[in-house]
Amino acid sequence: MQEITIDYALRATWQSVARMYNEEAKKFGSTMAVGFALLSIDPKKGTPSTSLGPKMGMEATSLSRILKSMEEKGLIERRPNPDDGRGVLVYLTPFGLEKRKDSKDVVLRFNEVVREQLSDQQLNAFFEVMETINQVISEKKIYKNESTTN
Amino acid sequence: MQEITIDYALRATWQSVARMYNEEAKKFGSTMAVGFALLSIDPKKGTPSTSLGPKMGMEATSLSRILKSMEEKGLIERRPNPDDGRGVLVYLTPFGLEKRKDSKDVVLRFNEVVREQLSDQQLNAFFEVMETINQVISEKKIYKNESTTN
DNA sequence: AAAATTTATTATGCATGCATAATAAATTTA
DNA sequence: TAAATTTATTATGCATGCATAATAAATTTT
Repeated sequence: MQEITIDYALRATWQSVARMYNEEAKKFGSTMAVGFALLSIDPKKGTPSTSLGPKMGMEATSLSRILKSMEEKGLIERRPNPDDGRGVLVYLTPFGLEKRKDSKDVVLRFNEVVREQLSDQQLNAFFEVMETINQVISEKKIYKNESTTN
Repeated sequence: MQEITIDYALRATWQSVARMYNEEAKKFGSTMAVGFALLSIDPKKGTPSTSLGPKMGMEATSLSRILKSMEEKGLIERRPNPDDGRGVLVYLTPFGLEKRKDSKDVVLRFNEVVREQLSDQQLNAFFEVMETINQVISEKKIYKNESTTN
C-alpha cells in the first residue's frame, strides 16, 4: 500500500476533474452531472432515456432524479415514447440547448488542453488501461464468489 | 463529442470501480469510502486527520462526516492532538483494524488483477496521464478567468 | 392466449463529496 | 503583544449515484 495504486490514482484524478467541472458549471448555473446529461441528449431529436445511462457511464436508475430536476428547471421535456409504452423520449428545450453549449465548451476545452500535453502513445495506453479495468470488472475476474458462469 | 473523451473514460471507469468496491465492501458490512479511510489510517499510531484527505484524494472538509460515522460504528477513535489544539488524531479500534484487513484484501486483489493484464509501458503511461490531468487542473491551464497568478 | 419473465421508469433511503459558514487554536504581522 | 491571517475541524444543505422496491408495458414461454 506504499506506492500509488491504480484505484487511488483513478479516484483522486477523477475527483479532481469533477471538482473542476462542478466549479466551471456553477459559473453558468449548472452542475457537472446536469452538463453530462445535456451533452448526452441529442439536440435534434428525442433521446430514449434508456440510452443516457450508458452514455454517461452510470446506472440507468441513477438518472430518474436528475432528469426530473432538469425538467423542473426547464432544461428538458420528457414525452412518452410512441414506440414503447414504458419508455420516455427526452427533448432539449431552447434553454437546455443553450446550457448544453456552455457544458460542451468546458468539456471540449478540458480534453483539448489535456491532449496537448500527451503523446499518442500515452493517450492510447490510457484508453487501453480504462478498457482493461472495465473488462476486469465486468468479467468478474476478481471476486468469483458468486458464480463462474456470470 | 463523437469519440470517447478522456473525461468520459475516466468517469465511467471510476464509477465502475466504485460500484464494484461498494459491492465488495457490503459483503463485510462496509462501504468503499469507509474502506479507503481505514486504509489511510496508520494501524500503529495516531493519524492526523489532516493527512487523510490527501491520502484519499478528497477535500479535507469531506472527511468530517465520515469520520464521525466511523467513530459511531466503533471503527475509530478521535483524540485531541497534544501537539496542536485544533487537530485530531485518528486511531483504529480492534474492530477497525479487522475491517481494514478486509478492505485491504479487496484493494490489493483489484490492483493485482489489473496489473497482470497490463504491460509496464501501459501502466507507466496511465500514471503519467493521471499526473498530467492533475497538473492541468491544479495549474488552472484551462480556465484562466480568475487570475494567472494563482 | 395466459403466465412468467424481462425491460423501462420512478420513488426512496443511504452514503458521499463538496462548498460554505462557524469556531477555535496557531502563526504571522504590525 | 495586539491584530490580522491562516489552519484544522465540524455542521449544514445541496446534488449525486446506487441499490432496492414498485409499477407498468413488452416479450417470451407454455
